[in-house]
Formats: sequence, C-alpha cells, structure tokens
Amino acid sequence: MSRSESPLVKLRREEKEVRKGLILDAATALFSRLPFDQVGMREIATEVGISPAAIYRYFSDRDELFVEVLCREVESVYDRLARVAEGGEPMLERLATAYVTCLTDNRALFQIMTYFMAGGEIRAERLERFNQIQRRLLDLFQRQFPGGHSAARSRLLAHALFASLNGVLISFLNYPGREAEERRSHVVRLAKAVAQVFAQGGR
Amino acid sequence: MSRSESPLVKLRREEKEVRKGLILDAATALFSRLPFDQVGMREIATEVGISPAAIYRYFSDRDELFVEVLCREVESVYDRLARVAEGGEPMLERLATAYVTCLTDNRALFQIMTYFMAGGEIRAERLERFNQIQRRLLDLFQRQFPGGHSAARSRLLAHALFASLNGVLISFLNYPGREAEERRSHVVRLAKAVAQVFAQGGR
Amino acid sequence: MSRSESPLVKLRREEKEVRKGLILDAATALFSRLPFDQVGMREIATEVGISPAAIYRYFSDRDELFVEVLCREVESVYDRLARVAEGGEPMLERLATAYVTCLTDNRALFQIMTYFMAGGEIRAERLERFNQIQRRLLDLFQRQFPGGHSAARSRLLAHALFASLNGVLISFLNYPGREAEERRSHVVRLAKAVAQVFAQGGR
Amino acid sequence: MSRSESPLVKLRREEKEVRKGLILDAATALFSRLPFDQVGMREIATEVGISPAAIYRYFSDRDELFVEVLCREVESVYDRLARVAEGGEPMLERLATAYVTCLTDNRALFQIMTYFMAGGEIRAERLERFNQIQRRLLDLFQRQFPGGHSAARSRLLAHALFASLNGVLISFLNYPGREAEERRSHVVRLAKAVAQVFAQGGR
DNA sequence: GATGAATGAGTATTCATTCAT
DNA sequence: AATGAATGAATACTCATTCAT
Repeated sequence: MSRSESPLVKLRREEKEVRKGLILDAATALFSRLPFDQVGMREIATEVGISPAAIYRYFSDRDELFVEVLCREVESVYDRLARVAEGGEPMLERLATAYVTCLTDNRALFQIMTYFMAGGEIRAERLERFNQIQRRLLDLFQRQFPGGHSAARSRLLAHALFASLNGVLISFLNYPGREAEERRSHVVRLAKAVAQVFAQGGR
Repeated sequence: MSRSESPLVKLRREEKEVRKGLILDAATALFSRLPFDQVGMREIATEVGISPAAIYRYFSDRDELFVEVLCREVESVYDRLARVAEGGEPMLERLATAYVTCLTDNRALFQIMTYFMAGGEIRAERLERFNQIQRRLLDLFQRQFPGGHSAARSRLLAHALFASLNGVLISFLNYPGREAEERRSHVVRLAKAVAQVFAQGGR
Repeated sequence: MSRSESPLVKLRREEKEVRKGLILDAATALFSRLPFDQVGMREIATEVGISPAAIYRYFSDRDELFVEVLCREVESVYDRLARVAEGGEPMLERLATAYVTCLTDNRALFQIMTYFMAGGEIRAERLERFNQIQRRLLDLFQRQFPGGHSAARSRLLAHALFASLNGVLISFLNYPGREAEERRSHVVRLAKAVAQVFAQGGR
Repeated sequence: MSRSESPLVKLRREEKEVRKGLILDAATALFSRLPFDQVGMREIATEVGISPAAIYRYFSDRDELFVEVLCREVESVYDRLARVAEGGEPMLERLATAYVTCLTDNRALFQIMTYFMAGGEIRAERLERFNQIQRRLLDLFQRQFPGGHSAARSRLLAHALFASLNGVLISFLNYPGREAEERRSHVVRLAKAVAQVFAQGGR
C-alpha cells in the first residue's frame, strides 16, 4: 500500500463504495420483501436500476454479494446489541429481546443467515469474514456469563444461548396458522423465557 | 364415505400405501446421502426404479412428498423420545441428547426440517399434518416441566426448549472449520448444556 | 445384455434413434447455412421444432451432439470414398477430388471438423469415436501407397496426403475476394495437383 | 496526403505506433500462453497495463487487432523463410521444416491463423492486408518450382504446398492421445515428407 | 398403473463495445 | 489520451411438471 492516496483515487474509491452500498441496499430490500429464492441477480439489478452485468463489477459472485449483505446486517445487529449491553439489568433478557427483535424486523438478515447456516459446509467456506463478526457476537454474549464460570463454560453457554435464540426464530417466526404480529410476540416471549432460563440456570 | 370398504378396494389401497412407502424410503435415503439441492424428482425416481412421472400418482407435488418424509421421520423421532421419556433422570438432559442425536444421525430429517422452517410462510402452509406431530412432540417436552407451573408456562418452556435444540443443530451442525465428529460432539455438549439450564432455570 | 429384446422396446429404441437423427439433421442443415458460432442449442431446437430442453434427452452435451454430427458426416464421406476406391485409375486423384468435393459441398462437416481440429487438446478428448472413423479413412488412403513402401512409410504418406487435403480446404475454401464457384474449382484443382504430386513423388 | 509531415505530427504518429506495438506484443504473448478463447480484450488490456477501452484508440475492432497480430507474426515468418531460401539444397525440405517449426513454436500465430481460416468468409474479408503478405510467402514458395513449369503451374504448386503444410499443422498439431513433443516431431516428419513428395512429384 | 416425451420458465455469468468525464 | 462505468445480447443447461399412449 502506498502511504498516501491521491485524493482523486480516494474519491473514486469512495464513490464505488457508495454504489456497492446501493446494490447491497437493494438486495437487502428485496430479501425483506420476497422469499429467498425469488431474489436473483436480475431482480436485484432491476431494483437498483442497473443491468445485471453491472453487479459483477462490484461482486465477483452471487454468493459474495450475499455474504456482504449478511456481514453488513449482522454488523448492525452487533452494534445495536453492543449498545444494549451498556444498559442495566436484566441484561440477558434485554440482549435476547434485542437480538430476536432485530432479526424479526430484518427479514433480509434472517433469510440470508438461514440460507448460509442451512447450506451446509459448501456454502460455509465463504463465510470467513462473517465468522469473525459472529465471534464478536458470541464474545458479547459470553461476557454476560462471568460469575464463577471457567472461560470454557461461559463460552459454551454463550454458544448455547446464541443457538437457542436462532432456534426460536427459525422454529417459530414462520409458524403457520397465526398472524404475523402474533408470531412476532410469541418469538419475543420465547426469547425472554430462554434468557430467563439461562440467567437462572446458567450458573 | 361408504361405511365399509370392499376387501378388494382395501387391498388396492394398501398396495398403494406400500408403494408410497417405497418412494418415501428412497427419498429419505437420498437425503441422508446428498445435499438437499441434489435430491430431485429424477434422483428419487431412479432410486426407486420407477419413472419420475409415476411419483405423481402418489404425491401431487414435490413438497407434498417432502412433507411426508418429514412426518414419517419426525414420527420415528417421537417414538424414540417417548421411549426415552419412560426412563429415569436426568430427564431433560436425556431427552435433549436423544433429540439432537436423532437429528444428527438422520440427515434426511434435519435437511427437510430446515428446508421447511427456513422456507417462510409459503412452505409452512403445507405443514398442517406435520404440525400435529410436532405438537405431540411439544407435549412430550411439556410434561417434563410439571412443577408448580401453569399450563401456559410449561407450554412456553416446552416451546423454548424445542426451539433451542433446533437452534443448536442449525447453528452448529455445519459450523465450518471443524471435523464432522468434532461438530457432532459439540452439538451434543450444547444440547446437554441447554437441557441443564432448562432443568435448573425453568422453574 | 439380454440375448433378445422385446419388440416393443426395440421399436421405442428405434423411434428414439429416428428422433435423434432428426436433431442431427437439423444441426447439419444449420451448419451448412450459418457460421459455426451462430449455431446454438436454441437454433437447432427451433429448426427441429422442439424445445431446447428436449435436445438434452438425446445428447448429454452440446459437444456430444456436435461430435455425433461429425461422426455421421465423416462416415458418409468414408462410404463415398470407399466406393470411389473401387473404381479405376488415377486412384489418388479420384480419391482426393472426391474428398474435397464432399467437404466443399458439406459445409457442416467442414465447419465442425475445423472446430474440433482447431479446438486444441481439450476438445480433442471427446473425439475418441471420431478418431476410429478417421483411422479407417487413413487406412483407405494408405492402401493407395502400396508399392515397395514399408508400412510405416505408407502410413506417413497417408497422413501427409490426408493432412494436405485438409489444408487445401482450410486454406482456400474461404479465400477472400473470389466467387464461391471460383474458390470451389480452385480447391479441386489444388486437390488434384496434390494427388498427382503424391502419385509421382510418393514412391 | 501532405507531401511532408511536420516533425511533431511524425513524432506523435511514431509514439502511437509504439504503443500499438506494445498492445500487439501483449496479445501475442497471451496467445502463446493461453487457448484462443481465453484471450479477450480484458486480458490483453491487463497484460499491457491499460484499460480495455484504451485499446479501441488503436484498433477499431477486436478482429482488427487480431489481424495485425497475424500480419506481424506472419511477416516475421516470411523473413525467416526468406533467409532460409538463401541457403542450399534440399530447398523445399528446408523451407517446409522451417515453416512448420515457426508455426509450431509460435502458438500465437498458429491460433490466430486457424481462427481466421476457419472463420469463413465473414472473417476472411478483413484479411486484405494479410493476403498481401501471404502472397509474398507464396511467391517465395513459387520460386522453388522453376523448372520447365509455366507460371500458372508453379503458382498452383506453391499454393498446394503452402496449403499442405497448413494442413499438416492443423490436422496433427493437436492430435489427441500423444505427448506434445511427439506431436511436434510427427508434424515435422510429415512436413518433410510433403516437401520430398513435392520435390519429386512437382515437376 | 406407468412411462417416454416434451416443455416453459428460469438462472448466473461473460464479453466486446460505447461513452461521459 | 485514457478510463471507469455500464450494458445488451447471448448461452448452455436444469427441473418440476404434464400428458398422450
């Protein structure tokens, strides 16, 4: 890397970053609106107002684009949780609620996360960057299990809590036969229950 | 409905049921062997030794076939858990371990379950029959939270536990960068932790 | 292999063979009419009056289809040459003329042959069946160099003659700035010259 | 045309010529390294270190660029052959060997030549400048058939020899199932055979 | 009851080329 | 003189599903 960058180059790079962002925005918007497998390159391109081919200037791959959506969104979730973690008790419950609320309101994130998690090892290989963020998320959870736990134990509990909340979302966010609002509140109720259980039982 | 059924009709119905079972067997076998998106109608047909078109005599839809695989497998899981529930303490832990072990060893079930859960409302609408079985499963879990709980409370905990175990599977069964065996044992460890936490905290 | 085949199965197989032939015919016709890279699966399908997808019931691949066109056409060339080889002197000249005439009148064959020859090793791997036919063609040529030659020598001459005729076609069949008819007759004239040279010099 | 050219204009023209040369160099290098259809404008541009769009300042077309590569390379072949033609006997054999050796070692030239020759009339129309060089090459060959031949006869033989050598290259340079070195030596052997045959029979 | 045949709709990706800056 | 951005057009292939026989 050159020590300084010509302002012009920098400008262009930033502009490119902006356009990249627009594509990610479009994809995110679509994921919030449509089921996963109806979001193709064509749809995304149309949403941004460019041609499908243009997307490939910014992402080498469909999966690369998806991963970046995933990372961006999960990062925003992390930020939100980090702020929540600065507040008061009952910490676990507040974190859990915040987490599932984020995912509930952010269908894009929920869908993509599920896609990659369910996708098996193949897909998983491209997730390196995502894994880092996920680890920070796990760290955040882990810090809520300090007590007399060993590091290993608190890590385990963090994993378990994180997984449990994902499970709540996956198992009940689309639970059929109820209204969306009903499902939403059930998910939150479950998340709270999980949090309480971990708060009491995770000692 | 005619009050009684002619033996001949009955026979034919049973034969049909048998053939249906063979198709379901084939699909299940394939799902255990291959990643989800490599299991198509053609593959299933080939595995049974019939033509793809013939499958449509027994199932109106690909999804209907999948749902039946799901039901059948989940039923077998139910049976297993029911037997486990007759054993001794620590009940929750033993149930949890049994549940994740089943799903870990039964990739077919795991894959299809994920498919439908992640598939959103559209897919979920076809799951009516599955939901009944799932309810019985939830009942089973619920009975483990008897104490001084209200029915609503124990139901909630059952939901929460069930969801948590699903989450453990989905979040960590394909976790990248580890060996299959390692992942498997991590999943069991997490399931146990979850069970313990629910046992202590779910009161 | 079962010793006998049910007539019904045989019939179906033959019908399939016929349909396969129709596709090959269509492709051949297109190659005679259009430059190579304008002959795609879509065009072929349209020409036969079926959908592109249907082609894949008969050929697993675009290249497989092309190879079969190649084989079929080259086989017909072989038959023609074999008949010519039964006639009288001047043998080499008559064979050469027949060969280039065939290829000149059969643009399909000429184009595909060039495609595979120029395509490098990659393409060449799929040509096993074609190579057998080509070898028979070379045998035919070889038999015209009997004299006092060693087998190796006459094989070499056969290769050389065969290659030379191909070269005449490739180098002058599209030679620009002349009329088609003019080019055609120039090619024949050259083929004759080559044949004569080989007849006199190849001793 | 102005009778004289301002030095400045001349300079600029020369600079342009130089840059053009760099592009041709890059393309040539790539063709020597990669199969034909992996050499695109982007690759060439990258190799030179400019943008694809910039190439269009120097060449109106991809084909124009290719033609110029072709011309330049064939010119160098001509020079080499011209020097060979100054040597002693057996002339035809030495020329033939030199020709196929050049083409064998210069994959760029071989690939592009094949591309244009196989491309049909469409492509051929753009080859006017190439044809002039080719004619000089043919002249060179023609001078080796002096004897008692009419001009027309020796021209014909020159065409035939030239075409035959091309045919040897195209027919056997990629012949499958042998090692590169084996193919190379077979090509040379055939070229020699062709030359001998023409030397004896072309009288 | 079964099947061979056929298909329509769908998808990601590539590339030479253009143009405003 | 150069380029970053953008694109239109193209393409092979897949798959669940239908239907006449």
